[in-house]
Amino acid sequence: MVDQLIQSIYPMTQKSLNQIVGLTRVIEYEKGSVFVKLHQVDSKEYFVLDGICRSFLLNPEGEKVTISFFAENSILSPFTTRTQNGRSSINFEALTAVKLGEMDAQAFEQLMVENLEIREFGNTVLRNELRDKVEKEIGMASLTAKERLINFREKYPGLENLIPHPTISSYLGITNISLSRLRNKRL
Amino acid sequence: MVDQLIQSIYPMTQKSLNQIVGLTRVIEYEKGSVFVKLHQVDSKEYFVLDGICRSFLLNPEGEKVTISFFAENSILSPFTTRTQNGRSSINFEALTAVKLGEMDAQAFEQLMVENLEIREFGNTVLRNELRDKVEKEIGMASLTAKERLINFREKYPGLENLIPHPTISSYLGITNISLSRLRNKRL
DNA sequence: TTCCTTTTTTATCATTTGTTAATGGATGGG
DNA sequence: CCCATCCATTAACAAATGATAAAAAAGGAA
Repeated sequence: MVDQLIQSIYPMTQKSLNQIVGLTRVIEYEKGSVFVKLHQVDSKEYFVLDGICRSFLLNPEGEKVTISFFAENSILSPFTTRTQNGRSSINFEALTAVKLGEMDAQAFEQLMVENLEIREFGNTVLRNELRDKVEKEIGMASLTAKERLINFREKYPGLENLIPHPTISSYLGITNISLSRLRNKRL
Repeated sequence: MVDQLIQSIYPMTQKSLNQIVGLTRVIEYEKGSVFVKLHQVDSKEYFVLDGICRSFLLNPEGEKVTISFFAENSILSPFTTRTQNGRSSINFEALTAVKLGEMDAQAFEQLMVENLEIREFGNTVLRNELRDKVEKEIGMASLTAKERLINFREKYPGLENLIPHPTISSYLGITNISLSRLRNKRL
Protein backbone atom coordinates (compact mmCIF):
# COMPACT_ATOMS: atom_id res chain seq x y z
CA MET A 1 0.00 0.00 0.00
CA VAL A 2 2.68 2.47 1.04
CA ASP A 3 4.68 1.40 -2.03
CA GLN A 4 2.07 2.47 -4.50
CA LEU A 5 1.47 5.76 -2.75
CA ILE A 6 5.16 6.64 -2.85
CA GLN A 7 5.56 5.52 -6.46
CA SER A 8 2.59 7.65 -7.48
CA ILE A 9 4.31 10.73 -6.08
CA TYR A 10 7.90 10.10 -7.12
CA PRO A 11 8.85 6.88 -8.92
CA MET A 12 12.01 5.31 -7.56
CA THR A 13 13.98 2.07 -7.55
CA GLN A 14 12.74 -0.86 -5.51
CA LYS A 15 15.82 -0.56 -3.30
CA SER A 16 15.06 3.02 -2.28
CA LEU A 17 11.42 2.18 -1.91
CA ASN A 18 12.24 -0.67 0.45
CA GLN A 19 14.31 1.67 2.59
CA ILE A 20 11.27 3.85 3.18
CA VAL A 21 8.79 1.03 3.56
CA GLY A 22 11.15 -0.55 6.09
CA LEU A 23 10.59 2.42 8.37
CA THR A 24 6.82 2.46 8.22
CA ARG A 25 4.19 0.68 10.20
CA VAL A 26 0.46 0.80 9.64
CA ILE A 27 -1.79 2.21 12.33
CA GLU A 28 -5.50 2.97 12.47
CA TYR A 29 -7.39 5.79 14.10
CA GLU A 30 -11.11 6.04 14.62
CA LYS A 31 -13.27 8.80 13.25
CA GLY A 32 -12.90 12.03 15.20
CA SER A 33 -9.56 11.19 16.74
CA VAL A 34 -7.02 14.04 16.81
CA PHE A 35 -3.81 12.07 16.33
CA VAL A 36 -1.43 15.05 16.15
CA LYS A 37 -2.14 17.81 18.66
CA LEU A 38 -1.04 21.43 18.72
CA HIS A 39 1.91 22.04 21.06
CA GLN A 40 2.37 18.34 21.72
CA VAL A 41 5.37 16.22 20.96
CA ASP A 42 5.31 14.49 17.60
CA SER A 43 8.13 12.94 15.65
CA LYS A 44 6.57 11.17 12.69
CA GLU A 45 5.81 11.39 9.02
CA TYR A 46 2.38 10.14 7.97
CA PHE A 47 0.96 8.53 4.85
CA VAL A 48 -2.82 8.43 4.46
CA LEU A 49 -3.55 4.93 3.20
CA ASP A 50 -7.29 4.92 3.79
CA GLY A 51 -9.84 7.50 4.92
CA ILE A 52 -9.71 11.28 5.15
CA CYS A 53 -7.89 13.66 7.49
CA ARG A 54 -7.75 17.38 7.98
CA SER A 55 -5.41 19.84 9.62
CA PHE A 56 -7.01 22.56 11.69
CA LEU A 57 -6.34 25.40 14.10
CA LEU A 58 -8.54 27.42 16.43
CA ASN A 59 -9.39 30.98 15.50
CA PRO A 60 -9.61 33.78 18.11
CA GLU A 61 -13.22 32.75 18.81
CA GLY A 62 -12.12 29.21 19.60
CA GLU A 63 -13.71 27.71 16.51
CA LYS A 64 -11.94 25.04 14.52
CA VAL A 65 -10.74 26.30 11.15
CA THR A 66 -9.87 23.67 8.56
CA ILE A 67 -6.52 24.41 6.95
CA SER A 68 -6.15 21.43 4.61
CA PHE A 69 -7.79 18.15 3.69
CA PHE A 70 -5.82 14.96 3.12
CA ALA A 71 -7.63 12.39 1.05
CA GLU A 72 -6.81 8.73 0.63
CA ASN A 73 -3.36 8.10 -0.88
CA SER A 74 -1.81 11.39 0.12
CA ILE A 75 0.92 12.47 2.51
CA LEU A 76 0.46 14.71 5.51
CA SER A 77 2.40 17.96 5.72
CA PRO A 78 6.06 17.00 6.21
CA PHE A 79 7.27 16.89 9.79
CA THR A 80 9.82 19.67 9.41
CA THR A 81 7.23 22.12 8.14
CA ARG A 82 4.69 21.56 10.89
CA THR A 83 6.96 21.18 13.88
CA GLN A 84 8.85 23.72 15.96
CA ASN A 85 11.26 22.39 18.59
CA GLY A 86 9.67 18.95 18.38
CA ARG A 87 6.19 20.33 19.12
CA SER A 88 3.41 20.37 16.56
CA SER A 89 2.22 23.75 15.36
CA ILE A 90 -1.07 22.37 14.06
CA ASN A 91 -3.71 19.70 14.74
CA PHE A 92 -4.50 16.68 12.58
CA GLU A 93 -7.82 14.91 12.87
CA ALA A 94 -9.31 11.78 11.33
CA LEU A 95 -12.54 12.85 9.60
CA THR A 96 -13.37 9.21 8.93
CA ALA A 97 -11.86 6.03 10.24
CA VAL A 98 -8.34 6.12 8.78
CA LYS A 99 -5.45 3.82 8.13
CA LEU A 100 -2.12 5.63 8.26
CA GLY A 101 1.46 4.70 7.51
CA GLU A 102 3.73 6.08 10.24
CA MET A 103 7.47 6.57 10.01
CA ASP A 104 10.03 8.17 12.31
CA ALA A 105 10.77 11.60 10.87
CA GLN A 106 14.41 11.65 11.94
CA ALA A 107 15.10 8.27 10.39
CA PHE A 108 13.50 9.47 7.19
CA GLU A 109 15.58 12.65 7.18
CA GLN A 110 18.66 10.45 7.44
CA LEU A 111 17.49 8.52 4.39
CA MET A 112 17.08 11.81 2.55
CA VAL A 113 20.66 12.72 3.34
CA GLU A 114 22.04 9.40 2.18
CA ASN A 115 19.86 8.71 -0.82
CA LEU A 116 19.36 11.14 -3.71
CA GLU A 117 16.16 9.46 -4.90
CA ILE A 118 14.63 9.68 -1.47
CA ARG A 119 15.78 13.27 -1.18
CA GLU A 120 14.04 14.05 -4.46
CA PHE A 121 10.95 12.28 -3.19
CA GLY A 122 11.00 14.35 -0.01
CA ASN A 123 11.47 17.55 -1.94
CA THR A 124 8.60 16.62 -4.22
CA VAL A 125 6.35 16.20 -1.20
CA LEU A 126 7.47 19.62 0.02
CA ARG A 127 6.82 21.20 -3.35
CA ASN A 128 3.37 19.67 -3.54
CA GLU A 129 2.58 20.95 -0.08
CA LEU A 130 3.58 24.47 -1.08
CA ARG A 131 1.85 24.25 -4.46
CA ASP A 132 -1.40 23.30 -2.79
CA LYS A 133 -1.10 26.21 -0.41
CA VAL A 134 -0.34 28.72 -3.14
CA GLU A 135 -3.23 27.33 -5.15
CA LYS A 136 -5.58 27.84 -2.24
CA GLU A 137 -4.01 31.21 -1.49
CA ILE A 138 -4.69 32.61 -4.94
CA GLY A 139 -8.21 31.22 -4.78
CA MET A 140 -8.91 32.89 -1.45
CA ALA A 141 -7.51 36.16 -2.77
CA SER A 142 -9.23 36.29 -6.11
CA LEU A 143 -12.23 33.96 -6.33
CA THR A 144 -15.75 34.28 -4.98
CA ALA A 145 -17.03 31.79 -2.42
CA LYS A 146 -19.07 30.19 -5.17
CA GLU A 147 -15.99 29.61 -7.32
CA ARG A 148 -14.05 28.28 -4.35
CA LEU A 149 -16.83 25.78 -3.68
CA ILE A 150 -16.67 24.65 -7.31
CA ASN A 151 -12.92 24.14 -6.99
CA PHE A 152 -13.38 22.26 -3.73
CA ARG A 153 -15.84 19.89 -5.37
CA GLU A 154 -13.41 19.18 -8.20
CA LYS A 155 -10.50 18.64 -5.87
CA TYR A 156 -12.31 16.49 -3.30
CA PRO A 157 -15.15 14.71 -5.11
CA GLY A 158 -17.77 13.30 -2.81
CA LEU A 159 -16.29 14.83 0.32
CA GLU A 160 -19.17 17.30 0.54
CA ASN A 161 -21.58 14.47 1.31
CA LEU A 162 -19.22 12.71 3.66
CA ILE A 163 -18.21 15.22 6.34
CA PRO A 164 -19.97 17.96 8.35
CA HIS A 165 -20.43 21.20 6.50
CA PRO A 166 -18.81 23.46 9.12
CA THR A 167 -15.63 21.53 8.37
CA ILE A 168 -15.92 22.55 4.73
CA SER A 169 -17.16 26.09 5.21
CA SER A 170 -14.26 27.02 7.48
CA TYR A 171 -11.93 25.71 4.79
CA LEU A 172 -13.68 27.87 2.19
CA GLY A 173 -13.59 30.92 4.43
CA ILE A 174 -17.36 31.31 4.74
CA THR A 175 -20.03 30.48 7.33
CA ASN A 176 -21.90 27.21 7.13
CA ILE A 177 -25.08 29.24 6.47
CA SER A 178 -23.46 30.74 3.39
CA LEU A 179 -22.37 27.30 2.29
CA SER A 180 -25.91 26.04 2.64
CA ARG A 181 -27.13 28.93 0.49
CA LEU A 182 -24.57 28.25 -2.20
CA ARG A 183 -25.55 24.59 -2.24
CA ASN A 184 -29.14 25.52 -3.08
CA LYS A 185 -28.18 27.57 -6.11
CA ARG A 186 -27.28 26.24 -9.50
CA LEU A 187 -23.54 26.74 -9.69
CA MET B 1 25.23 41.57 5.21
CA VAL B 2 24.33 38.02 4.25
CA ASP B 3 26.03 36.83 7.45
CA GLN B 4 23.74 38.76 9.73
CA LEU B 5 20.63 37.75 7.84
CA ILE B 6 21.52 34.05 8.15
CA GLN B 7 22.49 34.35 11.81
CA SER B 8 19.20 36.09 12.57
CA ILE B 9 17.33 33.07 11.18
CA TYR B 10 19.45 30.22 12.46
CA PRO B 11 22.65 30.92 14.42
CA MET B 12 25.57 28.76 13.30
CA THR B 13 29.33 28.50 13.50
CA GLN B 14 31.49 30.87 11.48
CA LYS B 15 32.74 27.92 9.47
CA SER B 16 29.28 26.91 8.27
CA LEU B 17 28.38 30.51 7.71
CA ASN B 18 31.40 31.00 5.50
CA GLN B 19 30.39 27.99 3.40
CA ILE B 20 27.09 29.68 2.57
CA VAL B 21 28.51 33.15 2.12
CA GLY B 22 31.12 31.70 -0.20
CA LEU B 23 28.36 30.72 -2.60
CA THR B 24 26.60 34.08 -2.67
CA ARG B 25 27.10 37.13 -4.77
CA VAL B 26 25.27 40.43 -4.45
CA ILE B 27 23.14 41.66 -7.32
CA GLU B 28 20.79 44.60 -7.70
CA TYR B 29 17.50 44.92 -9.51
CA GLU B 30 15.63 48.09 -10.26
CA LYS B 31 12.11 48.81 -9.11
CA GLY B 32 9.51 46.95 -11.13
CA SER B 33 11.86 44.28 -12.44
CA VAL B 34 10.50 40.72 -12.45
CA PHE B 35 13.67 38.79 -11.71
CA VAL B 36 12.09 35.32 -11.48
CA LYS B 37 9.46 34.60 -14.08
CA LEU B 38 6.74 31.97 -14.20
CA HIS B 39 7.67 28.98 -16.37
CA GLN B 40 11.20 30.24 -16.91
CA VAL B 41 14.40 28.54 -15.88
CA ASP B 42 15.72 29.54 -12.51
CA SER B 43 18.29 27.82 -10.34
CA LYS B 44 19.00 30.12 -7.42
CA GLU B 45 18.27 30.86 -3.82
CA TYR B 46 17.75 34.52 -2.94
CA PHE B 47 18.37 36.64 0.14
CA VAL B 48 16.72 40.06 0.28
CA LEU B 49 19.42 42.37 1.60
CA ASP B 50 17.77 45.68 0.80
CA GLY B 51 14.39 46.72 -0.57
CA ILE B 52 11.10 44.86 -0.90
CA CYS B 53 9.94 42.06 -3.19
CA ARG B 54 6.71 40.21 -3.77
CA SER B 55 5.68 36.95 -5.34
CA PHE B 56 2.63 37.04 -7.58
CA LEU B 57 0.54 35.04 -10.01
CA LEU B 58 -2.14 35.98 -12.53
CA ASN B 59 -5.76 35.13 -11.75
CA PRO B 60 -8.20 33.92 -14.44
CA GLU B 61 -8.89 37.57 -15.33
CA GLY B 62 -5.19 38.16 -15.95
CA GLU B 63 -4.75 40.42 -12.94
CA LYS B 64 -1.66 40.16 -10.77
CA VAL B 65 -2.41 38.66 -7.36
CA THR B 66 0.17 39.20 -4.65
CA ILE B 67 0.96 35.95 -2.87
CA SER B 68 3.66 37.09 -0.43
CA PHE B 69 5.78 40.07 0.48
CA PHE B 70 9.49 39.81 1.26
CA ALA B 71 10.83 42.67 3.29
CA GLU B 72 14.44 43.61 3.88
CA ASN B 73 16.47 40.90 5.61
CA SER B 74 14.32 37.99 4.60
CA ILE B 75 14.71 34.96 2.37
CA LEU B 76 12.67 34.24 -0.74
CA SER B 77 10.67 31.02 -0.92
CA PRO B 78 13.21 28.19 -1.17
CA PHE B 79 14.07 27.01 -4.66
CA THR B 80 12.74 23.51 -4.21
CA THR B 81 9.31 24.73 -3.16
CA ARG B 82 8.80 27.15 -6.04
CA THR B 83 10.34 25.17 -8.90
CA GLN B 84 9.05 22.26 -10.92
CA ASN B 85 11.47 20.61 -13.38
CA GLY B 86 13.78 23.59 -13.16
CA ARG B 87 11.05 26.04 -14.14
CA SER B 88 9.60 28.58 -11.75
CA SER B 89 5.99 28.14 -10.72
CA ILE B 90 5.64 31.74 -9.58
CA ASN B 91 6.85 35.28 -10.35
CA PHE B 92 9.05 37.45 -8.16
CA GLU B 93 9.14 41.19 -8.59
CA ALA B 94 11.16 44.00 -7.04
CA LEU B 95 8.65 46.46 -5.56
CA THR B 96 11.46 48.88 -4.82
CA ALA B 97 15.06 48.96 -5.94
CA VAL B 98 16.50 45.86 -4.27
CA LYS B 99 19.83 44.35 -3.37
CA LEU B 100 19.75 40.56 -3.36
CA GLY B 101 22.18 37.86 -2.38
CA GLU B 102 22.09 35.09 -5.00
CA MET B 103 23.33 31.55 -4.56
CA ASP B 104 23.20 28.45 -6.75
CA ALA B 105 20.42 26.27 -5.38
CA GLN B 106 22.08 22.97 -6.22
CA ALA B 107 25.32 23.96 -4.53
CA PHE B 108 23.34 24.96 -1.46
CA GLU B 109 21.47 21.67 -1.44
CA GLN B 110 24.82 19.91 -1.43
CA LEU B 111 25.85 21.97 1.60
CA MET B 112 22.63 20.89 3.31
CA VAL B 113 23.50 17.26 2.71
CA GLU B 114 27.01 17.59 4.07
CA ASN B 115 26.46 19.98 6.95
CA LEU B 116 23.94 19.43 9.73
CA GLU B 117 23.91 23.10 10.78
CA ILE B 118 23.20 24.21 7.24
CA ARG B 119 20.55 21.53 6.92
CA GLU B 120 18.88 22.84 10.06
CA PHE B 121 19.12 26.35 8.66
CA GLY B 122 17.48 25.24 5.43
CA ASN B 123 14.73 23.42 7.29
CA THR B 124 14.13 26.50 9.42
CA VAL B 125 13.66 28.56 6.28
CA LEU B 126 11.18 25.96 5.01
CA ARG B 127 9.30 25.95 8.29
CA ASN B 128 9.08 29.73 8.31
CA GLU B 129 7.77 29.70 4.77
CA LEU B 130 5.03 27.26 5.73
CA ARG B 131 4.27 29.02 9.00
CA ASP B 132 3.73 32.30 7.17
CA LYS B 133 1.40 30.61 4.72
CA VAL B 134 -0.64 28.88 7.41
CA GLU B 135 -0.81 32.16 9.30
CA LYS B 136 -2.15 33.92 6.24
CA GLU B 137 -4.42 30.97 5.46
CA ILE B 138 -6.17 31.03 8.81
CA GLY B 139 -6.50 34.81 8.51
CA MET B 140 -8.12 34.55 5.10
CA ALA B 141 -10.46 31.86 6.39
CA SER B 142 -11.54 33.47 9.64
CA LEU B 143 -10.83 37.21 9.77
CA THR B 144 -12.63 40.15 8.21
CA ALA B 145 -10.86 42.30 5.65
CA LYS B 146 -10.49 44.96 8.32
CA GLU B 147 -8.68 42.58 10.65
CA ARG B 148 -6.47 41.35 7.84
CA LEU B 149 -5.47 44.93 7.08
CA ILE B 150 -4.57 45.46 10.74
CA ASN B 151 -2.41 42.33 10.64
CA PHE B 152 -0.78 43.46 7.43
CA ARG B 153 0.13 46.81 8.99
CA GLU B 154 1.71 45.09 11.96
CA LYS B 155 3.65 42.66 9.84
CA TYR B 156 4.85 45.13 7.23
CA PRO B 157 5.05 48.55 8.90
CA GLY B 158 5.27 51.44 6.48
CA LEU B 159 4.71 49.28 3.41
CA GLU B 160 1.22 50.71 2.95
CA ASN B 161 2.70 54.11 2.11
CA LEU B 162 5.44 52.72 -0.07
CA ILE B 163 3.80 50.57 -2.72
CA PRO B 164 0.68 50.80 -4.93
CA HIS B 165 -2.52 49.81 -3.17
CA PRO B 166 -3.67 47.21 -5.72
CA THR B 167 -0.53 45.32 -4.76
CA ILE B 168 -1.75 45.25 -1.17
CA SER B 169 -5.45 44.73 -1.82
CA SER B 170 -4.84 41.63 -3.94
CA TYR B 171 -2.77 40.25 -1.07
CA LEU B 172 -5.63 40.94 1.35
CA GLY B 173 -8.17 39.39 -0.97
CA ILE B 174 -10.22 42.55 -1.52
CA THR B 175 -10.53 45.19 -4.24
CA ASN B 176 -8.47 48.35 -4.05
CA ILE B 177 -11.73 50.31 -3.65
CA SER B 178 -12.54 48.29 -0.53
CA LEU B 179 -9.03 48.92 0.73
CA SER B 180 -9.48 52.63 0.23
CA ARG B 181 -12.72 52.51 2.22
CA LEU B 182 -11.09 50.64 5.07
CA ARG B 183 -8.28 53.16 5.16
CA ASN B 184 -10.77 55.96 5.77
CA LYS B 185 -12.33 54.30 8.77
CA ARG B 186 -10.92 54.23 12.23
CA LEU B 187 -9.67 50.70 12.65
C1' DT C 1 6.29 75.27 -13.46
C1' DT C 2 2.51 72.91 -16.68
C1' DC C 3 0.68 68.96 -18.74
C1' DC C 4 -0.24 64.30 -18.66
C1' DT C 5 -0.74 59.91 -16.58
C1' DT C 6 -1.53 57.10 -12.78
C1' DT C 7 -3.23 56.45 -8.31
C1' DT C 8 -6.44 57.12 -4.71
C1' DT C 9 -10.70 58.55 -3.00
C1' DT C 10 -15.61 59.14 -3.15
C1' DA C 11 -20.34 58.09 -4.54
C1' DT C 12 -24.17 55.13 -5.93
C1' DC C 13 -26.20 50.94 -6.40
C1' DA C 14 -26.21 45.82 -6.68
C1' DT C 15 -24.64 41.62 -4.76
C1' DT C 16 -22.67 38.79 -1.48
C1' DT C 17 -21.97 37.43 3.00
C1' DG C 18 -22.83 37.62 8.04
C1' DT C 19 -25.95 37.45 12.15
C1' DT C 20 -29.65 35.79 14.56
C1' DA C 21 -33.32 32.86 15.06
C1' DA C 22 -36.48 29.19 14.04
C1' DT C 23 -37.40 24.59 12.12
C1' DG C 24 -36.94 19.85 11.10
C1' DG C 25 -33.89 15.91 10.61
C1' DA C 26 -30.31 12.95 11.95
C1' DT C 27 -27.40 10.85 15.44
C1' DG C 28 -25.82 8.91 19.65
C1' DG C 29 -26.22 7.98 24.76
C1' DG C 30 -28.73 6.56 28.52
C1' DC D 1 -37.46 4.09 23.55
C1' DC D 2 -36.66 9.22 24.83
C1' DC D 3 -33.73 12.93 25.18
C1' DA D 4 -30.02 15.91 24.14
C1' DT D 5 -27.06 17.40 20.77
C1' DC D 6 -25.44 18.44 16.41
C1' DC D 7 -26.40 19.36 11.63
C1' DA D 8 -28.63 21.42 7.54
C1' DT D 9 -31.85 24.48 5.81
C1' DT D 10 -34.57 28.64 5.57
C1' DA D 11 -35.98 33.41 6.61
C1' DA D 12 -35.36 38.30 7.65
C1' DC D 13 -32.48 41.84 8.30
C1' DA D 14 -27.83 44.07 8.76
C1' DA D 15 -23.26 44.69 7.25
C1' DA D 16 -19.54 44.16 4.17
C1' DT D 17 -17.84 43.99 -0.30
C1' DG D 18 -18.00 44.43 -5.38
C1' DA D 19 -18.84 47.02 -9.86
C1' DT D 20 -18.99 51.11 -12.20
C1' DA D 21 -18.18 55.73 -12.79
C1' DA D 22 -16.37 60.11 -11.70
C1' DA D 23 -13.68 63.37 -9.02
C1' DA D 24 -9.59 64.49 -6.53
C1' DA D 25 -4.83 63.86 -5.54
C1' DA D 26 -0.24 62.56 -6.50
C1' DG D 27 3.70 61.81 -9.27
C1' DG D 28 6.67 62.21 -13.56
C1' DA D 29 8.33 64.23 -17.73
C1' DA D 30 9.11 68.00 -20.66
